[in-house]
Amino acid sequence: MKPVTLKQIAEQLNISVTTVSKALKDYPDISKKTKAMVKELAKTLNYKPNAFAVNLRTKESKTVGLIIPEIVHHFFSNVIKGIIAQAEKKGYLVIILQSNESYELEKKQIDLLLRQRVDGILISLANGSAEFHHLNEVMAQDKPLVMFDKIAKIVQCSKVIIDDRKAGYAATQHLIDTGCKRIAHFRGALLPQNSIDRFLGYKKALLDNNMPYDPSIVYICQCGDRSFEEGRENAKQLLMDHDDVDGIFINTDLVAIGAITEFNEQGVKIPEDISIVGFSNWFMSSVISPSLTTIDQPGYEMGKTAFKQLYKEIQQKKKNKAITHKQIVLDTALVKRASTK
Amino acid sequence: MKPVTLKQIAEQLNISVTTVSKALKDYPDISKKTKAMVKELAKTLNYKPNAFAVNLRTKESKTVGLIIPEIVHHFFSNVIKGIIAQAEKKGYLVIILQSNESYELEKKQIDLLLRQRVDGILISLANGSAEFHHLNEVMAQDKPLVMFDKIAKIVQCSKVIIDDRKAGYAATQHLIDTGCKRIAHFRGALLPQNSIDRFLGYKKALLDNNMPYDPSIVYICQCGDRSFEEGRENAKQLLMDHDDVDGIFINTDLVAIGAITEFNEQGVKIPEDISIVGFSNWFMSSVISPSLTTIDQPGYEMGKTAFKQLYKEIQQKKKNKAITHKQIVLDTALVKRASTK
DNA sequence: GATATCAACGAAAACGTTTTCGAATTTCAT
DNA sequence: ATGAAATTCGAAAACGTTTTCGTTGATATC
Repeated sequence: MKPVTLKQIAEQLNISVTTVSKALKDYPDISKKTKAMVKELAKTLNYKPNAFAVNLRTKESKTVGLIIPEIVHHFFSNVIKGIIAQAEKKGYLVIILQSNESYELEKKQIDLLLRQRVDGILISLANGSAEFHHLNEVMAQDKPLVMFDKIAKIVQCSKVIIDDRKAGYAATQHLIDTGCKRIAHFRGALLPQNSIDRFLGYKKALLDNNMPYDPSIVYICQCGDRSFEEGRENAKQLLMDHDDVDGIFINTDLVAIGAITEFNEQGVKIPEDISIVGFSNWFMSSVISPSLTTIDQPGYEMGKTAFKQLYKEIQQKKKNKAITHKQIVLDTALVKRASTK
Repeated sequence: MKPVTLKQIAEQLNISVTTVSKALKDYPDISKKTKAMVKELAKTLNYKPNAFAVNLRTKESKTVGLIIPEIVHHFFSNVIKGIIAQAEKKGYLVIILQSNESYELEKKQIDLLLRQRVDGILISLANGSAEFHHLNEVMAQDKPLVMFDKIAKIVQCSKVIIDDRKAGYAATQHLIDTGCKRIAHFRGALLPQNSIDRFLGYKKALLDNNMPYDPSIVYICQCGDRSFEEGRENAKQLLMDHDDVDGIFINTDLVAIGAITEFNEQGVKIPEDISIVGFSNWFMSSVISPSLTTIDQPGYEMGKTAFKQLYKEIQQKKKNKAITHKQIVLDTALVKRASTK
């Protein structure tokens, strides 16, 4: 019933706990005979080292924490998948927490993970996070921390991101290239860096093409649970207030799909009357009608890369080397579909 | 730099480690004065109990394991969300592993979790799992185990499921009620209980309505990565082989969406020429054109319930009570949309 | 035959808690 | 003053590993 311990194995074989432990770990100062004996009994008794004791002794748990704003989300679930896959390769387990876009929760969860003494932390910030003391606490305990996607520039740690500004520029430029003359933007919430950068990319593309920037056709979405509804509402509002708009760059696919739904219902033709570019390349975007032109954001890759960097830092720390921070920028790609000409 | 310990607090206050520990946990045999003193210093030193030591001592980690076939999946990610939310309420953390529908991986992961000595395990089986020795090992160590969604009837543990047979019946009956005369079925893989049950529900509905059961219009999908493509391929095949079919009950929404896409492209009118009912109610199904009639499967609820049951069993075990297994069946609902008349 | 080398093993400390049990001190009634 | 009872604290064991540093014989070297 009770899990078998080194002690039990030692007693059965009339040797010491030390020898058993060393034998199982192939220490060179144990004879082949003893090793074979120990390993055989360990197998028949189905011995599994007590992780609690190992953790206490070695001060590491081979476990990392992951905090993410939302799990039911095409992009983030791909990130999770990438992280877990890479972690498994390195023998690490992943504890996942969902911040629900709440700064308060995020703070609590960081504390939880520190108490749990995970070997490192991966985080994509909640939209509401404007203060970063909780993250600095992680750094203060010199526990490796890697931020991805939604980052805070000010925090001194490694980051894995895309070039949102460039991508926003490309999306807008595509609308311009396909003949749009008046381009609106449905941007994300005010705080997160990536929605800021996408907006800046949009603005820059306009200016570079000698098109006026008009803040009255920039709409804000919180991009939380209500993304789809926000898309519909903004589309409706846009039709009422600015029916001369012939193109929209939208901060995220789900909002774009809400907008498309609204336009479809109101008989607004896409892309003839209005062109739309989304962001993220959710699977859904390829099957909706019309299919959505969007920016492909490599979620799986991002997760994989983020864990790799975290792992590297964990190793550095184990060797008492200084941790070197890195900022990694992944490529995005414009995926042209039917919602633009 | 190094995390502060009870010992350090004790030394600073010139009291014993015992007293510090008791003070922090509000033991009745410590004076108010001492408690206040200890708690204050603990706070200023930012003391966090070493989870490794606590785990070793208490033999529990307040952590559970979750094995799931696929993370990038609308239904499963909702389940995960439900589990994590409920776990957090009870102060538990969740380690997530993805089996990738592979029996071999699933086995390894169970072993990993047992080595980690999680307090309990939640699992939805891989399609390939036909043998359950790995699960019985969990039971043998009398570690609480709860299966959900894709279960094995033969394993003696608690289960949280929907009545797939009833739901399959309802889906088929709806097609019949809306005038379909020849109804095909795109079923799931052969092994998992839920695809069997959905198929049996389909069959029973036909028989109850005096309609012939024709195995040649039952197509099989593996429902893995290629679900969407499988839907398209099966739809294409169906058009070639059985153009008299006027309704299909499809094992899962993603396959159904593949089929819809194919029908749309070939100019087959839905629901006029052919009606379609899916399964799961992915968000996508409400925005595709035509929107998909489907069975709503309560993922979040299922996750929540599964964790609740696991938690109950963990408590029972802590009190050395016998663990009582339970089978919980959640309700589904037919969501009528535009893909049926 | 004395010394050095080597192979094989074990004793013991340490990791940081929790909890039992007893000791010391104080309070209170008599 | 005496004893009983309550209050407050601490010593020590335990959880199961890992690892350092010895110790013991055996073998090799001169």
